Amino acid sequence: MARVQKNVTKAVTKKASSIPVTYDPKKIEPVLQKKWDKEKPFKALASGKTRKKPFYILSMIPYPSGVGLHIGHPRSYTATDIVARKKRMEGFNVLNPMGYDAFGLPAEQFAIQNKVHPKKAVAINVKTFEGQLKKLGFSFDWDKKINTTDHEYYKWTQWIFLKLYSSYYDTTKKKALPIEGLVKIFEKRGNQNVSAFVSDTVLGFDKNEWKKMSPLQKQETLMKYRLAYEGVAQVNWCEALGTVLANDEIVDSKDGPVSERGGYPVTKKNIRQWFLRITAYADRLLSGLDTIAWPNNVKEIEKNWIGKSEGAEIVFTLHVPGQSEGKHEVTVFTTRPDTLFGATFLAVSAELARTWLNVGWQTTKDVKEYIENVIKDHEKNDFDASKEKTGVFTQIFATHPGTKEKIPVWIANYVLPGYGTGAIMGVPAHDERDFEFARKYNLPIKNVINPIFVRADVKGVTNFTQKNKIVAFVEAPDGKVLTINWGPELGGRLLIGGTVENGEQPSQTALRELQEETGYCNGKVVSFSEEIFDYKYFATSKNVAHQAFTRFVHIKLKDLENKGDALENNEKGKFKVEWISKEQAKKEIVEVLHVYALEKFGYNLPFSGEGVVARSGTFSGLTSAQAKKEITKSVGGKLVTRYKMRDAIFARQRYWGEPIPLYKDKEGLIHEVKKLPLTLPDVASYEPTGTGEGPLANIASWKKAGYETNTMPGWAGSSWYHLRYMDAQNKKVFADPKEIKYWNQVNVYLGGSEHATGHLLYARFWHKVLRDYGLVPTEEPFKQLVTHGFIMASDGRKMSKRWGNVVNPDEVVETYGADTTRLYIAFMGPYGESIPWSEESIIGCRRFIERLYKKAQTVLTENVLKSDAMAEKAIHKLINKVTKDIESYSFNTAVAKAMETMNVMDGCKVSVKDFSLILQILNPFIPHVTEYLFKECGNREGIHTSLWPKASKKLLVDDEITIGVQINGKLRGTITVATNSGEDVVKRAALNENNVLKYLDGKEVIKVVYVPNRIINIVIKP
RNA sequence: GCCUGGGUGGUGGAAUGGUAGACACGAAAGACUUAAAAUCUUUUGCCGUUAAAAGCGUGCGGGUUCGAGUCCCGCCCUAGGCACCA
Repeated sequence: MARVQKNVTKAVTKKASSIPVTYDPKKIEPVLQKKWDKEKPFKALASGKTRKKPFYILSMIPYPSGVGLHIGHPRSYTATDIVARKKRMEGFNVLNPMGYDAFGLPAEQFAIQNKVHPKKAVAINVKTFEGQLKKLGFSFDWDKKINTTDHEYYKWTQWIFLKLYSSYYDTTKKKALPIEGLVKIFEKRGNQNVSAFVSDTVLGFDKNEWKKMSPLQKQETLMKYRLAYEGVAQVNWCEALGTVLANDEIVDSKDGPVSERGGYPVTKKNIRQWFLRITAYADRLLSGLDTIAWPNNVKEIEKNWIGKSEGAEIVFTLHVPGQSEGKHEVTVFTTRPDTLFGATFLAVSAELARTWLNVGWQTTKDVKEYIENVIKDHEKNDFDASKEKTGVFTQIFATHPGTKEKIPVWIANYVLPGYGTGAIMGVPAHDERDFEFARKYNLPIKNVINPIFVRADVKGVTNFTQKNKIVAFVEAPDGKVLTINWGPELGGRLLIGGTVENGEQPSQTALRELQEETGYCNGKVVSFSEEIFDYKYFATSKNVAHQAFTRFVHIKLKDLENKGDALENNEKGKFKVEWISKEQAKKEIVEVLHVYALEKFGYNLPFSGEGVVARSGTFSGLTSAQAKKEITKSVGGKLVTRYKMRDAIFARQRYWGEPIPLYKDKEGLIHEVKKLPLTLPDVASYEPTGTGEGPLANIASWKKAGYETNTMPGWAGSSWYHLRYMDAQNKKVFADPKEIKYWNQVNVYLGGSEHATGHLLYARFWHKVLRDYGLVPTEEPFKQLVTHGFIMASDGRKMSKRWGNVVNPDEVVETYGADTTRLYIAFMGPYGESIPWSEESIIGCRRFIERLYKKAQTVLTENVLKSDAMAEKAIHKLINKVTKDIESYSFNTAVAKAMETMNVMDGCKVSVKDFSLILQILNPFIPHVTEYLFKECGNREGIHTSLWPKASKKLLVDDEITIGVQINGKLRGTITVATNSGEDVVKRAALNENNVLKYLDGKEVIKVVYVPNRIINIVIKP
């Protein structure tokens, strides 16, 4: 640290200019920061006050924690600031806001630990945070500052919540509509065929039944439709924290799930909850991804999270012992209705089985115990996929809707309660899990899908030579597999294969080929495939396309004797007969047909791909795609789309959050709070009650008024803040429609990809609801998303108080200055990658600024009218490079180019005017020193309102260029030629290059490849 | 197991299929200095060599190409996400 302070230049002999001899950021930076604070040059103009185009750039809102900023925070703020400053200079009206999201657990915990009111704690933390941010000279529009815990802000969070509460989702119009409309429909015709989204089943009712309902019953019914609704659900309960946690607040540990914060154990518990019906928007959330410029991995994460799968629901009638057949039924969900005829059993979740106990199913104590045990596991969040599959037979049989055969119904631990219908059809031949289960309990395995083998090399071929073929899987007594190694050119390693000759049975062919090719004659056919597989491929050796009708044969050799003199002569030398282990065979055999034989006979693996349907009555011969539709239709099933995503729990049993603006009257009827905000009252204790109710339940007046005692979860306030920034001071609406229309959408959003399934998804959801009401003009809130990597500690670990390796930006600024800190953050590596902080490397950035400063002194003293040509070119190349690199968030290469330019300029004369261009170009990275020097250079205009320089195209081109000369692709020399020289000129020069001449001596030049301004490659005979 | 990224000097990292290692840190040598720091100059992938030349080199093995860090096939390692989702 002390190193830089000593690092002071004494040795400037003459007084160069009016600027101090030594670069001292402490003399420059605070002065400008104060000036910016006062003059507000970075204020975004309201829509009516400018004709400039809007540009809205946003960093994810920070959570002001008690420990303040660490060096990782400024990474994305530096990036936003670089872009914002450039865009401003390019003539855009830039919105670059900052605010604080301060509700939630950490602030509450901090308050409890430090015995201060969370409000005070937040105020203190915000102050610390803001001081730190301002020291780095970010060009935020501080007038737009928001704080999600401010009641002027959360008033609108509550307002949006009520919007959700008073809406349902119309599945035909595909949008949210007021719930009153639905009530009118119910009054007119009940809920039959109503196109309103529900998350679970609702009993049908007609208009009379609706009228007869009590107000409470009506309320309950409407709850099934509202976008914000109250329900009872199994949630993640953390006893130690006395609260419910969202899935993304839970992490896995070796002892099962624990809370992300504190690492306390998490179990399941049924509790009354508020939910948001985000599942209604699953499809729009999914399809919207195609319209936005987000990183692929984030889109992928959201796609997986939403988890769309298309399949069918098929009803099986049940025969429960002691009850009439067909009295009960069960619906299964499958994505593979084409495999229906391969279903040899049904399996249901323990949770579903338990409900059957209430409707007349009699079973043994053991089975009941089994059910309870599995459910207990599930409650512990134990869904481990590697766990052994278990199950019990229920004594119930189901009628297969296709074959009308009776198949057994099992309870199995691998059937999950929360997905699909909680019941599946077991198709062991085509599903690995069902297969494992069937083998364990000796359930039949029926193969109904045959793969289609078409090799890519016959794409488009229509004429095929047709043949009957076999592929034989031959096992030795010791389990080794017989293979023929044809060598790399003739197809590599294969099993035994051959052509069926006239009048031959396939098994005869197999035995004959075995003997012909290897001489073994003690083989015994164990089994063979009934179906004939159609295999199209291109036989390279014979240069024809084959269509092979193939059957698979499984042969076991009794012994390895009787190796006759046969026949290896036949194609002697072309191949080697080799016995290898199954494992090796699996590795080395690549031919699809042979791989299938190996998997089927050697490994007994189920085939889970699609193909041609077999043994399925009239559907045999259809492709999977066709059969899915046909089979579903024929058994009265319906095609459905399912999503993995669940409705979002929207309540915390906590104090420090937005109150939910609803109350219940004495009858239990829920009413909206008309006058918002419903402010958070003070409490004596923030400790959770531990019963599941929040601390607000301890306030008598709150309870008495019937207010909801849960508060909103941490992500509520951050789900719409991007809109509030557009018009942060507005007291009448959440933002003036004029402003929303003008700013339209966040152009670029910077933040971490870890928010993909949390904040980003919720914000998109809220935005879509507001869109349905015409309150925002766009379907998506964030047009482009740019994710950052983390700054790791220098030990390679994550920065954390725990490891004591946190770097505080204040200290870095103190030692090196804000400009150096920013420059190094930009320079250290690609923005998207995680990179360790290096206290060693930052000095290079400080040196660069010092050289720039010194150059300024020289430039001002010499005051030349025209720069050297070399310098001029370098400057325009810099303009070009930096302009492009900022657009693509490649800040590190932009800085590298600036350093390179500096190296060129050291030996050049530079005019004040050209030097000013450099200052403008570097202003986004190092705003303080460039603004200071820009003024010293005599520029009247302030640097941020100056126009972003344009590179002169003429100056980007060099007169001469060095190109490489290759001989047979290897570099043997370089030549310097005029830019854009013709091939003749370059060729002549290349052939005369000293070192090249040595290689050409007496050799014939076959051809010359010339890529203008790049390379010339001379191909000679070796 | 599945889906995304990523493997390049001592380190962080550059490289539209066209001279691999830009830029920076570090290291070494020299200049200045009584000395040190700072600054400036030079060198710095490995192996050679007085200096060259040649050879080797972008995780591993193949392939396509006049030419591959970059494209294709198959592995290995690593970071992140998902995972009994029928």
